[in-house]
Amino acid sequence: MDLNDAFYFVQVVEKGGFSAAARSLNIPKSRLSRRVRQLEDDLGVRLLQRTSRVVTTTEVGEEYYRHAQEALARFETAETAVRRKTNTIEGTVTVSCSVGMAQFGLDQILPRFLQDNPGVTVVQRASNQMEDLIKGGIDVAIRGHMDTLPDSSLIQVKLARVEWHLFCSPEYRGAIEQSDDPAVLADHPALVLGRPRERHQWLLTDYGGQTASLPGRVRLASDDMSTLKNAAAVSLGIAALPSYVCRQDVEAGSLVRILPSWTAGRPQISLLMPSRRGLLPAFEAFLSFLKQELPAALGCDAPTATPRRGR
Amino acid sequence: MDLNDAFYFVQVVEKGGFSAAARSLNIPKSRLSRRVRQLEDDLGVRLLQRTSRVVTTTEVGEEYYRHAQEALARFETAETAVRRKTNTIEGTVTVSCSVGMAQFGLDQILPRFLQDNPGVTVVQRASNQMEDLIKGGIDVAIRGHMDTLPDSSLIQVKLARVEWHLFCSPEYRGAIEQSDDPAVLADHPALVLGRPRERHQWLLTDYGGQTASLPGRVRLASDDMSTLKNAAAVSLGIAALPSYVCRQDVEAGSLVRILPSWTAGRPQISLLMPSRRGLLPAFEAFLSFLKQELPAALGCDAPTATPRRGR
DNA sequence: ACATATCGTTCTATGAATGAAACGATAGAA
DNA sequence: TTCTATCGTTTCATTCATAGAACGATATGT
Repeated sequence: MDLNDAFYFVQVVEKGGFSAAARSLNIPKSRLSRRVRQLEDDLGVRLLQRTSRVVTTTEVGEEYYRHAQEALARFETAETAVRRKTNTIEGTVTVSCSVGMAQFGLDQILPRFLQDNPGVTVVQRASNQMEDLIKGGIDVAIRGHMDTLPDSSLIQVKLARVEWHLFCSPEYRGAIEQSDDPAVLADHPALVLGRPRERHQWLLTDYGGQTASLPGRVRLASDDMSTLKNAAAVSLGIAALPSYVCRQDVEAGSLVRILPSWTAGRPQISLLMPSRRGLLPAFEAFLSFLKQELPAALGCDAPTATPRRGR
Repeated sequence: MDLNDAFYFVQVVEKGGFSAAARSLNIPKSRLSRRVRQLEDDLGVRLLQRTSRVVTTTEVGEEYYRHAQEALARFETAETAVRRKTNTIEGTVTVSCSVGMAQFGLDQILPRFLQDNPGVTVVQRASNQMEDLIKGGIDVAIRGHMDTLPDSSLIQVKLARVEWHLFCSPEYRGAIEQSDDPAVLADHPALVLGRPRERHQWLLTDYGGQTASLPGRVRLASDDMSTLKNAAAVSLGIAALPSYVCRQDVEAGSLVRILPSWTAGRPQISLLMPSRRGLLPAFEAFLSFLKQELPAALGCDAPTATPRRGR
């Protein structure tokens, strides 16, 4: 059963003949003749009676026409629905990111995107675990990573490099020796992201490229950056966190950066998405919005690299 | 836009993957892969997100699926409707015949057919003019003809040969000379079927094969056999009519046959139909019923010839 | 009557869709 | 880890549907 044959049949009926239908569809009438005959053979019944001048539907043909016509109208609807979504900026975009990115990165820019694109719904899935994009129906993930990501089948787009710094409360800093030498801060109480290892230590780099390691006593380990930040603000110890997470607290004076010539890492922020083909305008709008706005929101004014094709 | 691609897509969605759908449809999965991709290209949007393990629908894919699924259900309905009609004896059969055939031939057998086939509706179009079968949506015409029919594109099936005889009322016969010689009846009042010519004459044949012509004065010309028969019964003159038209009147004694060794023609009764391919069971039932019953109803117990293909 | 236009069907070289196998990727088992 | 099964995609020789012209059959115009 070839569904296209039904379409051809309906066209012949509606245009009142093979030649008329062929002209209207811009296809040779030999095709119509063959396909309609094929349909009749498949159904085992004659749908049209023809002379060289007149074509009329048989009783069964009439009935088949009615149903097939409705079916085709449905397909029309299906296609129109898709075309509308592909021509207007509307639909749902699902974005996955870490809780920290949600709270201190997207938080600042998402409202603007939603105001600019009233037809778009954004579903944010904030999680500190990396999810399977395809299983989870996620359109794009925003992820930070130190070294190059494993070469999965996902598309990767580099957005920005952010810096991690060491932070503590002004009071805490007042109680310790002022120095730019990491060694003097060894074995201070550490507020650590993620699960801690036996011997915790931060790996530091200075702007000349020199590296140093700073061991600490883990007092609090959490997946949540906000929790660590607050712990540091109440002088529980030292935390290494992305600069954008602590910016407001630094400006407000509740946190201070220590060892300011050292960074605790410069992870790459990248977008991950399943495919680049056949994207909705809504999604493309979201993508270009992220590329343009997120680096600034994270405090790095320019993307550091050009997109790269994965796979 | 290939409608089959939509079908393949729906199958992949419903079976939850390309391989599963391929197995269920008994087609290679390469086809599914290519056709679904083609559909996506046609629509300009991605409908499925795939890894090598999982397939999920995108937001647009989901919407397209819903509509397409309904459309396909409609096609299902269309096909089922046809299959039902082609598997059960039901539907409408439109038959064209002369008024005489309707009144004195079909009249006797049609009720039995309708009783035997409760699902069938018969539409009778009794007319003394030959209609265009295809324009008129007529399934089969019953026609009498003297010589071979013009070789149209219609199928012709010979049913029976009937005889035309000369009839008049008993009173009329009582008033004329008893003889088996046509010449003695020359120029009697004639009751003639159809439009009369200037000089009317009947062409007679006896059973030995001899021919004779019998001129008459036209008193009444009509398309309607019944009218002529009644005119003869009230002694208005002589009518040449098919024997089956007058049989009941002869048995009742209101008409008598004259020149009983001569016939006024032995026309062939044939069925004409547009096509022999893809016939409904209802129609085939009607056809075989006619072939079996009509000759007897017309007073000729056996069909005189085998079917012949037209065109 | 004849020429002309148009109808639906048929014929045949050609080009696109097809299926089987190979392929790379991924997930669970050993 | 390595092995194996299965996923969806790709490749390439083969088959099959297609386009365009020719055809027979009607109508219509002159």
